[in-house]
Amino acid sequence: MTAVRRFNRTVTQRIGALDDAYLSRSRPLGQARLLWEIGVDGSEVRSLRSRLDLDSGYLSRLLQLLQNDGLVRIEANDVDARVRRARLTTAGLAERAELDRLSDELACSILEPLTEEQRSRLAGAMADVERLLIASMVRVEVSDPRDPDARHCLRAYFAELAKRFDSGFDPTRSIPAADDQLTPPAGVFLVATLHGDPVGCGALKLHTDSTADVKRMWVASSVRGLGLGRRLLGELEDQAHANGIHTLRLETNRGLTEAIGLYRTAGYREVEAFNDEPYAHHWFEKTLGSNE
Amino acid sequence: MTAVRRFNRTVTQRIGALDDAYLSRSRPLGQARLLWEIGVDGSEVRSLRSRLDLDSGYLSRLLQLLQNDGLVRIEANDVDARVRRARLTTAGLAERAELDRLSDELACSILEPLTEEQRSRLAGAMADVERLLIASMVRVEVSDPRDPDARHCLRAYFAELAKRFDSGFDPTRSIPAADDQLTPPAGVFLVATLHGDPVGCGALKLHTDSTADVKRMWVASSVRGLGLGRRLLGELEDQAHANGIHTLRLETNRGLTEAIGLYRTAGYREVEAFNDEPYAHHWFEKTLGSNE
DNA sequence: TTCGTTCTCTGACTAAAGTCAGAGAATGAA
DNA sequence: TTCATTCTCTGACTTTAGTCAGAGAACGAA
Repeated sequence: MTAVRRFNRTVTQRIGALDDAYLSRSRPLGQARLLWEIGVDGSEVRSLRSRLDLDSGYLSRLLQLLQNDGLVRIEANDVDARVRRARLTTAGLAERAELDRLSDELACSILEPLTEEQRSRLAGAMADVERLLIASMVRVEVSDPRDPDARHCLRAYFAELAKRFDSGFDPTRSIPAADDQLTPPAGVFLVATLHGDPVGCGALKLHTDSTADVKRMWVASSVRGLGLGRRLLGELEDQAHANGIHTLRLETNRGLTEAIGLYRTAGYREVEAFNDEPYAHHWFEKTLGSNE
Repeated sequence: MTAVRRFNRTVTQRIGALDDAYLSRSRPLGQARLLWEIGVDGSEVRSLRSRLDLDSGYLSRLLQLLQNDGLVRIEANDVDARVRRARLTTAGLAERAELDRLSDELACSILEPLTEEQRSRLAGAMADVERLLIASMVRVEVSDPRDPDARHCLRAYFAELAKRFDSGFDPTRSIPAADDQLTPPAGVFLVATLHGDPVGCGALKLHTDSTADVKRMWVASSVRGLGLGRRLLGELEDQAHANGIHTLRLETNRGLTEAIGLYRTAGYREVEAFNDEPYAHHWFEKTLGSNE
């Protein structure tokens, strides 16, 4: 905790201040950030609004300023004429490249006084901090399996299974878990999001005998290695416990090696097949402690 | 380099934004920062001005705002009536404690989604990043040994010797290195500063036979372990090389174990005593390569 | 076709941050 | 004692950031 606070102070001083100083040399910070965020391929205005969390009127005016300086072009969307897309002009791209250059210069000014060994240590520690901060930015929330984010996860989950099972995957042959069965009070569906984008899910199918099945565990490849699977599983266990469940069960395919490892280290023990899921090779069970 | 840039983006997003949001809940960021910076023991106004890099008029007004809210008291300095000192009132201290609390809350909100193991990894990586960023904030510059910062270093250096030598230290018995001998063209004096405060020094006494003595190597205890000694030594070698020096010599006391280790790993080899410095137990020499 | 919704833009603001010139008192060196 | 310098403060600004209400076009579902 103290480490976090000390870190915050040092880093905002060193990076924050300098970053701002560098980036805002030629134009106000808000405009510079916007210019950067539009990116090489352009962005839809509404996406800029949500990413930078700006008031729509304010954003509109900022874009006008950039337009007046000849850095940005606003074009209408072909499909939906309400949606606008901001694109950088040649001059805008040049200015963005300049921002990149300044940002590089800042990075250099930080690395320059350090020895080779210190630089590589710093790079490693920065990567660690970054990964863990990203992990802590992931939000896990109960959701309806019919919500768009949940749907996205389920599609990705099935696509993943089809790719990783030796035999491919046909949902109709598998034991079903319909939306209703994953919606309270019959079940629970969790969705993990990062910056508002869905990056993982997990579900419970509750039974009347104080047992429940863990289903639909999926983590997007972009956030693997951040411990999100373990976190989802833990939150499912909390949900199960809150619903009076004593025993969790799940089955899995031999192709999903990380998942199998996760279940084992999370206290699940392998048991005899308790159902006839055709795609399963391993069946696991965990008794929830009363202290959880 | 890429690691640094990616890190900057993630961290300013996560920490910077949240930090600001938390701190500025009750009052504008500028005031909150000032309140925090004044500190428990108060600060002189001019030091606040330089630390926060504020316009004097602006700072004056900010202080007035805090004064009107009864959080700050401005008192004159006894010695110099031009200088003012800002002190927190009881209410001010309470508000500062509240800022601390919010800062803690922020730290918690970052740690909360992580497992115990991830938390300790994050703490370790943050400490590393912080140490290395601090190391990179240290500035090393050629200075006159008569400058106040240099004088401060020299006093600290002699005090350190007196404490660490078995026999104590009496400068008059030691081989002298007068200010003139450490000032161009006769010599070089380097001072290292962090946030404007002197934290280390090192000097060269140049001879006419292409040799030079390394003298006055000192690093403040607050910044030990950041590689500053090595950096100072390296910069002295660069200075020596630029002055046409081929061989560097130095002597040191057996009590200064880290220094001895530094010299050895920096390529200095122990040689026979080349002078009769009464406090020395080890004599070292290094031939500067032409590629440096 | 209607009607609620989405998306962007305009007008009319406010608050915060920051700049610049200069005044006035205190100080220290000549 | 004079005079340049240091330190703080005041007045008069500008710029940046951000908010809020509402208008108007486009869209999608009924």
